[in-house]
Amino acid sequence: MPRLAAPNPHALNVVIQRRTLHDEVVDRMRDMIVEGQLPSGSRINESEECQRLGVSRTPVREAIKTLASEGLIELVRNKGAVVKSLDVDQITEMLEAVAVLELFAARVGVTRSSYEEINEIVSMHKQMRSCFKAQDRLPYYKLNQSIHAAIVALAHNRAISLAHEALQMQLRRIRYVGNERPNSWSGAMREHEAMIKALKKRDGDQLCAAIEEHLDHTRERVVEFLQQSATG
Amino acid sequence: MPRLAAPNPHALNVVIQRRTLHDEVVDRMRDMIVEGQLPSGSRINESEECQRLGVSRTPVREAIKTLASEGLIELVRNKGAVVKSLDVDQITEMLEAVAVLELFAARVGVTRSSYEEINEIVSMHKQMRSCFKAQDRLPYYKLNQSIHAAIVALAHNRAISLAHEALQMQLRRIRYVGNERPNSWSGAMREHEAMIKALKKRDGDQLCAAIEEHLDHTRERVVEFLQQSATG
DNA sequence: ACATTGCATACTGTATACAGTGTGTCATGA
DNA sequence: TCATGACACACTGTATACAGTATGCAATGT
Repeated sequence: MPRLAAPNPHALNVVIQRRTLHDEVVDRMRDMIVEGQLPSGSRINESEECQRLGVSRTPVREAIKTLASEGLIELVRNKGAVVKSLDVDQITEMLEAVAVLELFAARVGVTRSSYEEINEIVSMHKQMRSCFKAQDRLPYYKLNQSIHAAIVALAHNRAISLAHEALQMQLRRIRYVGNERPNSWSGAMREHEAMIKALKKRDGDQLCAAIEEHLDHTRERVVEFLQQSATG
Repeated sequence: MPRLAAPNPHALNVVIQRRTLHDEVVDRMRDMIVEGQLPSGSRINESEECQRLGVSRTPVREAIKTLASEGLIELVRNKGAVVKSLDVDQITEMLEAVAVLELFAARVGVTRSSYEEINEIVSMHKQMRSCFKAQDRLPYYKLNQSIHAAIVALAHNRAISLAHEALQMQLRRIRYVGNERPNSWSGAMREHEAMIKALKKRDGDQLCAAIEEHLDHTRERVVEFLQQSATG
């Protein structure tokens, strides 16, 4: 969440941050998978990870179990963990699931949410627009994710937010690399403008239409990118 | 899945079943949580579980990490694992999420599914009806779960099925104990009849209406049960 | 009597040791 | 040439040992 201040290690009267190695390793390995440093289909060698992270096998193994439960890796008996690879069908299905959740959240969110919540989204949108103008991919991408999460959060339903988050986590792997060419990027930006316009008005129908259009186009962009990288 | 034959240990030409202790322990502990043997809010003592299951701490700890990722337990640093407790709000939210998924699946499922798939559901329904007549709670309950899962499966979307399954897993804890009194039970049975009738006709509108009514009533029954057990 | 400190204890967090399994390689024989 | 079997190696699966932390209780001082 962008509004959270970065933790200042020198701040006074702040409890000392202590995390378990397990949490640390989970985060690090998740990032490595999402960023493609551990590519799809590759086997994870436990001792190698131990060396890389400078810890023993125990926290690494526990982290592997967590990531398996999150659906990022697969466990094969006596062979270890393999980074799960996603085919176009699975990704299409995930995007459909994301759409189901976002559309429902948008539908009920316009009546359940406060002015402040919507305002927060509008503000993120403005930031994102600046990033687009500056062609600043990474912060644009992160704001984009936050906006979608925030729209889902309007429904005030943690179960739905959680499911949405889990799906986005998986999809991040696909979308992380700059997979949007300039013209499709500006298309996405325009679609977001329409969403925000409807959101400000709390117009559920219009918002759903805008989101549906945006997610349809997103799917097309992603599938096109995948087929392109598969053939080329 | 009821249609899967029970594994016959003496069957020929069947691969020898071998599971890791991890998987075994996950299943056992999950069952213990679902069945209330490990009640909400209780702390899990690792060595105790080791003794109970006759294994070392390693597989138990790894299982705990998995169950935490599934949302059944919470991890507290240097204190261990606590069985997560669910309040009425959270349960209501989960039921809403279940409804979102089932309704979408029903809507698209009537056009995406084969005759065999629907027939399979009808057959499960008939079995369930017999269980109802015999007042056989446990098999009724299991068939009920399978039917809802099968309806979701009609959408041919694994991401949606997975999310639905995760939610049902959590909710099983609440519904496991016989929380339905006779009159509400027969109500649920009637609602199922309406669902099946619409499903046979592949009538999406009617199916959604029937599911919505059923889930609304389910929510009422569950909430009523929870408040009753909280006050009494 | 009450607060504070030190200590014992029980449990979790982490590392390491040991056992079991899969896999590739090389030799042997048909 | 190819199939088969023995063996070594690497890696996972499991157990156990060690370190660190929280917590309750008793001793001490005011």
